[in-house]
Amino acid sequence: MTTDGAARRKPTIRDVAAVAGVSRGTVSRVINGGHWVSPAAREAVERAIESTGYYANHHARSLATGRAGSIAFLLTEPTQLLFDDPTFSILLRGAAEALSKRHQTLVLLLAGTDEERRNVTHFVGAGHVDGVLLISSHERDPMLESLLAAGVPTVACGIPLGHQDDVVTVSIDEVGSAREATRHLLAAGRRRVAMIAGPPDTPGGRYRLVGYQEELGDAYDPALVEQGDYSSASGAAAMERLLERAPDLDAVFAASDRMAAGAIAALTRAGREVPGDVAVVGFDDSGLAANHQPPLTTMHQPFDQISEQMVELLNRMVDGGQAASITLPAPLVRRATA
Amino acid sequence: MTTDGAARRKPTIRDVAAVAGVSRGTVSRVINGGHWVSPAAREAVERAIESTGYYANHHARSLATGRAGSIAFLLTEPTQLLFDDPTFSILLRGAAEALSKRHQTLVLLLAGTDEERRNVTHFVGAGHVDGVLLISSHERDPMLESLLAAGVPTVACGIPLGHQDDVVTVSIDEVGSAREATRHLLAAGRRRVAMIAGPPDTPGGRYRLVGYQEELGDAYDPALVEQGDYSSASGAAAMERLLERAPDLDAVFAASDRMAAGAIAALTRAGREVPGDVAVVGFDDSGLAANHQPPLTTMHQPFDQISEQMVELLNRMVDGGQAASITLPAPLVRRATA
DNA sequence: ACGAAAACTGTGACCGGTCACAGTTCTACG
DNA sequence: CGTAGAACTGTGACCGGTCACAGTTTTCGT
Repeated sequence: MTTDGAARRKPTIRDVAAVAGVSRGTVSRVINGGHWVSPAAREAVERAIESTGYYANHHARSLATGRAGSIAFLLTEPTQLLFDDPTFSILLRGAAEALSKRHQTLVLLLAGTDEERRNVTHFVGAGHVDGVLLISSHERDPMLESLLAAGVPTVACGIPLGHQDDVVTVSIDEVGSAREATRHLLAAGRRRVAMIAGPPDTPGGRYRLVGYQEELGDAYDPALVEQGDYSSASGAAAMERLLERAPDLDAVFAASDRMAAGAIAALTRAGREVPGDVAVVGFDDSGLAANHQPPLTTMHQPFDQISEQMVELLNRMVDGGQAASITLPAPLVRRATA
Repeated sequence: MTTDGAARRKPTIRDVAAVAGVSRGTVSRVINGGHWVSPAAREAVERAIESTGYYANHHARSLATGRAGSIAFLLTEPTQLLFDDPTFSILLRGAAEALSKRHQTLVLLLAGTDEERRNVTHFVGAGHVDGVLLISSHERDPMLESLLAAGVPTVACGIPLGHQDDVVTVSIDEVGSAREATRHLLAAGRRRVAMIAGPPDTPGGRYRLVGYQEELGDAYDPALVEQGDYSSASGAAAMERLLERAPDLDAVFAASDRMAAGAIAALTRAGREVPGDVAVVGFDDSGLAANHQPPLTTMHQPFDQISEQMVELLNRMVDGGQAASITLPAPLVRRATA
């Protein structure tokens, strides 16, 4: 298409201007929305862009505008988690798609080690990205603090404990959905509803437990609560402890699908039928739930919406607008286990 | 640290030069390796960088050098796969870490839809990244063809069928490791070794089957081969067909861990013990295998090495050097299923 | 002691855009 | 019909680096 012998360098805005017979200013205007350009000029420029195969140089543009045109997807957990938990991949994919629609690019940043954290701080602080989508869950994340200090537009996913009011967040209604899960089990006639909670230094670990307690009210029994770390193995272990302590339980609400899967395995091993003897509700609905045998009843995290909203909010902040945190509902998905 | 009242703009190389009492040329030299700079000047510059909090502007540098300093991680599969298959996440993480060590950034590009493919072609063709790590598996990938046509340095993961000789590749020894898996089963005394192969338009689907056949030699029996799409469900379905057709089988080699897991579920349902009645060997060792109940015997793909080598090769190509494809061994990992 | 090469340093042009501003043409109204 | 203002266009400066080159100093062999 552009090979007529010599190894030609890429066409610049000057080349386009020359071909179109206008000035580079006019070409620039056409590229950027085309306001205050005569129809004739616009058309000439568009044809010239087509014929030269012109494509604007990001770097030059960024240098002139001070805008990077890219967004960082920043993972502050030990990177192990990126693949242990499908949640991250889903979020990543959603963010990449949302950004792609806006013709922005997604830069993946890992901040698992101290060394990486330093690099990231530098990189982001130097303005190489316009903003940060922060995927972090643990309390008082040092990365978040330095981002905040540097004044980089940041949107977090899930309420970062210890920074509830400092940072714009897209999260689900943790308490509400935990109440709904619990309510569902009670409504189905279950009387001894146990919970396998997540780590208390994560929002899901804390607030899902709160919702569970709130919904149970006077019926709340601390003996029916165990804690895991979201992993399948920890769910199985928690379930075993629960069975030992409260063999009369007839339902379990787990703060993650993986823990729910582990719990079901433990229940099966203990000879309990699911959902006949014990009903199980998980949390996340991250692919695992639907494919599980039996299919897991769970609370659906609307990951597509979450990533879409994060990108939307972040862009608003980058453009200098105000943005308020968003809370999304996580509806119950009834499948086979409750 | 840099707040003494006014909202100061970021320090530039000129500021550093002024503080250090040298010219910007000297500062530039110090930043880029520091050759031909007097010790005194170097030290002054380093102190000035420290005191001003200077950090080079990527965009300006890229504009001047024509180098982007970033690499694309390009996924040409329907993005569904990104999270269905942990393989991708592992590769992604490895690549991000390897690049981070070299102070390069990883841009995630998705090319699942035609629209996205167009964007990506433009983006990459415009030189916004120095090279591409291509994660693709299906035959005659259109994305690969356009990358090749555009002359963008590209390293593929796994031999792209139809382009064996056109593109630099980092892959495992598919045939060799499939032979090893088969040999292991035979050595354990199994006589009727079945295979659940992958899609024939993927390298893993084709060559692992070849290795299996080669190792069996005259004992090869087409009735013992079924095909899946790497997913757990397809593995289970394939296993059921195999059991129906060849109830005397005593071992299965699956071309992915997920298919192996599905196969084990099907075997268990059919009342066969694993590995007592039927031994199972998977492929990938992508986290799932070790955590599976029972732990899966499988062929270990050295993902860390793969991503590291891909980055290494790509950098060599970007620097104008020659690079040859690399084949890595995938050793057997003995666990509980064979 | 002298000249040439080596080591170091500074300068201006350039990468490819954007933007403010000044200049030009066109419209419309008194 | 003159002119204010809107619509459009071109120009030069600038973003923050790098690089080639010219200029200066130092080193060193003879």
